[in-house]
Amino acid sequence: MRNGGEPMDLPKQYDPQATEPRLYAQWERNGYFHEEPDPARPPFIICMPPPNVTARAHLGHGSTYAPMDVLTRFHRMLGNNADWLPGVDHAAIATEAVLVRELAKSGRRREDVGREAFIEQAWEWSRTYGGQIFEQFRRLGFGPDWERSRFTMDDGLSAAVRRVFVQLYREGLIYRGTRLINWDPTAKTTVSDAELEYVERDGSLWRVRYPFSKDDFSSGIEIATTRPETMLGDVAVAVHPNDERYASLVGRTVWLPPLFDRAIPILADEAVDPEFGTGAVKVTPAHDQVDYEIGTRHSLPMPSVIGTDARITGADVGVGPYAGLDRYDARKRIVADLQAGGVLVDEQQHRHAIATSERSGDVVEPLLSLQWFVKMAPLAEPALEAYRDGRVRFVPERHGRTYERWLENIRDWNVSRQIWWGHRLPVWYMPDGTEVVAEDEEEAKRIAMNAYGTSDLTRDADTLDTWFSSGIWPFSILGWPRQSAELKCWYPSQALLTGGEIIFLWVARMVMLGLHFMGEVPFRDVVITPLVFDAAGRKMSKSLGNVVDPMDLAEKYGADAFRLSIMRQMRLESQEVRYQESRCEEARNFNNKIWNATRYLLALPEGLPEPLTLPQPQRLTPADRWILTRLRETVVRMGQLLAAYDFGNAAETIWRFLWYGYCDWYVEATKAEQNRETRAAVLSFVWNNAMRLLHPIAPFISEEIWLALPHDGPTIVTAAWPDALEIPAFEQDARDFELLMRAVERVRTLRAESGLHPKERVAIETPENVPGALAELLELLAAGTIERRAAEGDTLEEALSALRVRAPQGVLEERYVKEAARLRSEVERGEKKLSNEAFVAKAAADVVAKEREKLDGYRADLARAEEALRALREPV
RNA sequence: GGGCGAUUAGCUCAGCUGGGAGAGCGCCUCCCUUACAAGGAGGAUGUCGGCGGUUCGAGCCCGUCAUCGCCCACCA
Repeated sequence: MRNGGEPMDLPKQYDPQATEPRLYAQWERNGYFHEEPDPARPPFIICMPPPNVTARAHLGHGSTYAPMDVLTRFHRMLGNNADWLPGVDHAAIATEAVLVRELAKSGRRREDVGREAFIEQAWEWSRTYGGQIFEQFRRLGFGPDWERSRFTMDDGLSAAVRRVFVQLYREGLIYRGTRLINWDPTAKTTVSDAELEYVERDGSLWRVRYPFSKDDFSSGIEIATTRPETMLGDVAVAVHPNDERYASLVGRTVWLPPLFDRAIPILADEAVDPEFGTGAVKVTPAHDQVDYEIGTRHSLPMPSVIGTDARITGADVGVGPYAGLDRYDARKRIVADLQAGGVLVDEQQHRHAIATSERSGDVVEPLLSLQWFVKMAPLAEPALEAYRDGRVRFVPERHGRTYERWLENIRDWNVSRQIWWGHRLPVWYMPDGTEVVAEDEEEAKRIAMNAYGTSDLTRDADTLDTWFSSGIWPFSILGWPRQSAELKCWYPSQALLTGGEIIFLWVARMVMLGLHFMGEVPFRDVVITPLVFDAAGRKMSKSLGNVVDPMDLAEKYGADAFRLSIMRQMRLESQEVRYQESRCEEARNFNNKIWNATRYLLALPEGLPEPLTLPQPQRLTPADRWILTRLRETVVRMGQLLAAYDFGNAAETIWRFLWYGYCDWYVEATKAEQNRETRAAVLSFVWNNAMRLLHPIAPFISEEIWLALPHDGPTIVTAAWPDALEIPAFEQDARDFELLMRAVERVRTLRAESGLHPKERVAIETPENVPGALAELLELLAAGTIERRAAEGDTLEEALSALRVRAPQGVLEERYVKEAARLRSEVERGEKKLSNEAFVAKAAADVVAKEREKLDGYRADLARAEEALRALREPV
């Protein structure tokens, strides 16, 4: 037994700044986050979505990464083989952009320093600045298995990338070809379809007449376009085959403005929408997806007129005076020339969606290019099946349909990039251009020598899309292709948590590649976490000035407060969290509240017993029975909610239990004489359990308190999750205690309405059949003096509702009048309902019975209230 | 253009398979009661977005419109 009653050595206010870094350092030093594969225990594995090396912590990490930490901690406490595997993504385009910008400051381009030096700089930069986000994660209390941290450019992961590429190539699932791709003129590389972002912009829709005659521009076919500069590459005009307006024109030729020295055919194609514009469309196969398809169907030439520098190029076809002009300058110039030529019919304002590059924000230029592609259809089919038969499950479920629709309409994936930082394609070329694909140069040479008798090879300069390496993350980080123990025990993982915006970019690709290379889905549950907005529902952005930095919040309120605040705002079905800083303040107050409840406990004069020991059940008081019953409920509920990824309700549940249950009622009740004997044990037992329930969400304060109380083991991090079966429950006693709580509230209301000073006691006339223990609690909690009177009613509920409070007559009278009026309206409501024949006849029998019971109850209460009122008015 | 969410107290949100509208913050009153004023006790607050429908009964189901948001899309 500890010595109690000493002056409290804990400060009155909880200080997260002093506590959190200290505890985190201990946890990490003691390796509590580290785990080894153990086939004897159920695995619980989460692969951390690797943040970009360039990234800094933002509020979104609160809604996505904090839940991963919560789950990992929860499953570790459950005794599972739980591990959260962290890593960083090399973020090819983003990192390269940073470095190119750096070079530009001294007026240099990457070519000036050379590929090797540039890549060395990228490594240097990644080592220096990369992983800063992990320091921030530590400050937020996130506890992944740091010892297993990986980087997508690591040797091991790079080898896995090469293996995957080579195998897919040999299976015919990777090919090289000239296709229409998305060119990002700023980043100077291709980007995949999934990396496009469509932005609504105001633009113009020009109507232009393509004349039938080279000499007379007055008659022709009118087309509509938003991109006049691509006219230079037009090879046809298309109309819908059923469009009667143009039926007679199909097969004729028109002259191509603004050049007028080139004739192009009018043809019919289903892709044309007769409703839009003029119903006739210019066809530029080299610079538009639909046109490319039309061009392919009709075997049209596909001259490129815009180059990778976003300038007009005459490499394939004459472009007259426009050669070398920037695409937007060319547009202006061409529009002017069309007008001068008298073929510009009109210009209308037109709002439309423009494809931009997610990374650079630049308007993407569709152009023809020789690139590497992954053939997606054969990979998509198994991924669809895995979803449809439930091997992959989305939470919330509706996101699964997004995934499904994308896979159904999937297109081949352009994976080659023209940047330097990233995984270089394991592809070599012979002098004649023949490609050799191999895992390394030696193998490539061997293949070339055997097949062609030469080893004169040049390596492909391109690198792979960053998402190519991310796509194999769930098995590459476990050591694949090596058959490691980790791979055996920890693949597939149990849950993937991520934002909805990368379902295509990442989730679907992991499923496809996981199924293909491992024969099994990479994870069972895909939990899509909400986006975080400001309280007004606006996106957080620097320009709006509404960005909230989680580091500032941790500094101001503590990491626990930040975690609690964001968890409580997460709703299972919701796609957004409107973050309010006031919630963080509330959470800090909450932490302070439970901190002080701990101080109360530690200051009990009787001291605290051994950990987790409870008195014999028959000695437990009504308050003890109530709080234990509530604790058990809370344990069960927390387990269910966390297993269902319902973080909002989990946080809310433990919060309510601790504050509105334990602090507001139980702690107050322990100040009654009847609880002196058992309170130290029960308080300590409940608090120990409750801290373990709180720990996944608020790891620091729960540890600090747990350590301050009687406990087993060195840390709460590895302590066991509470077992509901070890907590005694007393349902009936708990219900009785709650009746008492309601009675206490009624008395308090009367007191308040009487204008009594809190220290002034009020007389409470209590029927004899209210048990003494409850009467004593009533006296304490309602600040009154019990005066016994004759028993009344058969049940505790009736006895308690027959309480009388002696207060100024005016107040009482007003109260009873009000109360009687309320009860009368309830009785009327019930009578009306029950006299409705339709209701009695058609409603379910139990509903009707319940209604009758309620009516009887209200009638009895009303009679009592009226009786009380009469007694009040007729002086004795 | 299509799909999906949301719309409940001033604010942020709960409301399980239809059966008497809830929480926190904010607001008002009282209280520095020996764990806590970052606290305690009490109180006020709603045509549950609009309109129709189904039902004995609708915040909940159906239809429709409106507003906001997310995702997708080859109307040039």
